[in-house]
Amino acid sequence: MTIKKIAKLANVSEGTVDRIIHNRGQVSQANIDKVNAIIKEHGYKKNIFASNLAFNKKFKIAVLIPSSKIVKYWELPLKGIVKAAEEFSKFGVELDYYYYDYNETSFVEVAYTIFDKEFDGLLIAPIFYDASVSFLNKCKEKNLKTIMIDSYISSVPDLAFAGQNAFQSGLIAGRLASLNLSRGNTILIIKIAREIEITSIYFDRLKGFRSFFKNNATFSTVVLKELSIFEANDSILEVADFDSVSSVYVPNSRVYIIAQFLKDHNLRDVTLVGYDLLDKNIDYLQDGYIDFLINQKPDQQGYLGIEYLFKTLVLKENPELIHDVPVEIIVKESLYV
Amino acid sequence: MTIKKIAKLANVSEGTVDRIIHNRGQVSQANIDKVNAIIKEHGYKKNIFASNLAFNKKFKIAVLIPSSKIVKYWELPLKGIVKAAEEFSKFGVELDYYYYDYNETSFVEVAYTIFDKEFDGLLIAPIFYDASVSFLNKCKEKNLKTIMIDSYISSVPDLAFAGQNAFQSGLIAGRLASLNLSRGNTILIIKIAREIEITSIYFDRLKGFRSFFKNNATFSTVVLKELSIFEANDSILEVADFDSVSSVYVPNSRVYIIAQFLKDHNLRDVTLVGYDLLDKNIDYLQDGYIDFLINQKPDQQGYLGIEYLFKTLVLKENPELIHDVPVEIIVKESLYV
DNA sequence: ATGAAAGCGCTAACAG
DNA sequence: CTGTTAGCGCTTTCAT
Repeated sequence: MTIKKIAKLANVSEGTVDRIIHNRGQVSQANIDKVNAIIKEHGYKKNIFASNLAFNKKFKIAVLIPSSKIVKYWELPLKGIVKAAEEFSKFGVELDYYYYDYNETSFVEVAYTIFDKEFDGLLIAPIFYDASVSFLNKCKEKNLKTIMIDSYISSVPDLAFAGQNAFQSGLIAGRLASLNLSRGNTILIIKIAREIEITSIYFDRLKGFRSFFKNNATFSTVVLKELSIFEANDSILEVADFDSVSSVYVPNSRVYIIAQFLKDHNLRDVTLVGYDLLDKNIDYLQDGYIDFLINQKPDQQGYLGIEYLFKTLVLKENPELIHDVPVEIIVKESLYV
Repeated sequence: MTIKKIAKLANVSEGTVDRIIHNRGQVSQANIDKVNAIIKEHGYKKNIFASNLAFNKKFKIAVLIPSSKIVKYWELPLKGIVKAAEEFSKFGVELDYYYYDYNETSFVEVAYTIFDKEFDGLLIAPIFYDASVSFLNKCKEKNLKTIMIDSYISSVPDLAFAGQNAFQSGLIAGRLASLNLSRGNTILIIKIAREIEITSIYFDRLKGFRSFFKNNATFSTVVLKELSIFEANDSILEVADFDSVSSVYVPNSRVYIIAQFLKDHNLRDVTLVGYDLLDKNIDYLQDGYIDFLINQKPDQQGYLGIEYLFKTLVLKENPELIHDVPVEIIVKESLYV
């Protein structure tokens, strides 16, 4: 079924059919009914090759993420974004990259320069809650198709998201941390703060972790001890006697700091659970000082984000809004190639 | 850069440029050189919208996999295949499904009916080695673009594959089985045979599993005991004293049979590692009788297979031949939604 | 060996 | 309100 055939069947022109299909108005109700009836009967699926050829337009997407110069992690989402960019470039998709430093001022500054250029889509990592909410609302007004990655902001309705369920990752981390309890009944949670962490990710991870132990009668004797530090130091030893510590959970990617600490103190038997496949973390995983890494699949998040925008802009589809990336458990053997 | 522009620059017709770009011959060397020089200087990327619109052709793909009526596992790859089919249907991709029973005769019978119809691509699960090799060679002669999923056959050159590295999954299973050694130093490998298993998958998994323990000095005292059965029975108890058994490894999806056995014998503390997210396995994972399931991501295998054929046939790309699906470790909490 | 031209199905602009 | 038409860039056929 093509527009031409429908036009012939309905005894109207192609233009009229086009107006009806795209709700451009300026058509009589009689014709609308006639054409819709025909479409209902024979079906119609727009030919995207013809459509895009005639449309003859580039689709411009802005990418707004933290600079990887400051936080190396952001190399990883970028990898997936670049891969998607290559893949979809043949469909007329073009990306412009905007990097902000790891602070709110820089975020705001960089974010609003995006409005100078005409973009069709936006992929954003909304690390800073308040600034992101007001910016995202402006994007919505401007009708910019948007997807968030990494951090999920639920207060702006109908926004797409690609990322990991932080609460679930905490639950799973709880399970992994529980596997060594024969060594002792204390589990240490060490939060290594960089500066103010605004996103709710860490909060949700901890909530999930605590929830695991709260909801498992088997682990009622487990003692969870929490600690916030800026870098590894002997305050860790003050909080807990490592003779009874079975596992340590670090709810972010700076777990390598604790790995080094365990190495320095010759604490090989302690199970260490953390996040993200940074080079340093991988090294300690190989060494055996880190036992489990939870992978957020940041590259996949980036890829899914661009793919979502591609489907929305180019294919004119209405893809699902939430793209959950699985909580991938990585052990040393997962690195085997 | 378009063909028209190149033609103008080279002072030849569009037809000539087209012949050169597609190596259709019938052009003078002089023109070939002239056009290639221009392309080299200005670059040229074919517009796939225009190309496919003009080409105006459906791409037919045959899907040849085991019937899920006999082995339920095959519902899972099918899910990914169907999803891909929906997604790529708007690009003119059409699938026909061919199911064979879980035996070589049926495979051969069904396989060769594919040659009656004209297909552009084939997605195949080559469970039966010998029959598959000769069939795949015939496909190659017919220049049918082909991808295997599930089982990898390396003896037919240049064939694409989407699936999991079985050796690595064995390695990882070894790691998981090693986590409970405080309970005892015996690990049981239980192979539950259906009938003759022709593929090398199980063999490679076991090789990986053994390799894990062989190459880790830490585990030199571990005793691996192997057992082949058709269904759960007390021969299992004869082989190993469960007081010293820490873990059981079942290198396929029939691990639910052992889970039931452990449940019947009240052996909750034994770590059980197996494969695939079958409903029954998921139930025992929830129950705690299965501790780890390795997910082959069969749906992703199916999806990747069709995506590969799409890229090859429709986009005329040359995608990578090997699509490794990650070895996903599933614990109870991975099921949280 | 080469050129010319008719589509592929849709979009958008223009004429009425 | 409705119809007509010129492309979009490429493929393919026909004529030379």
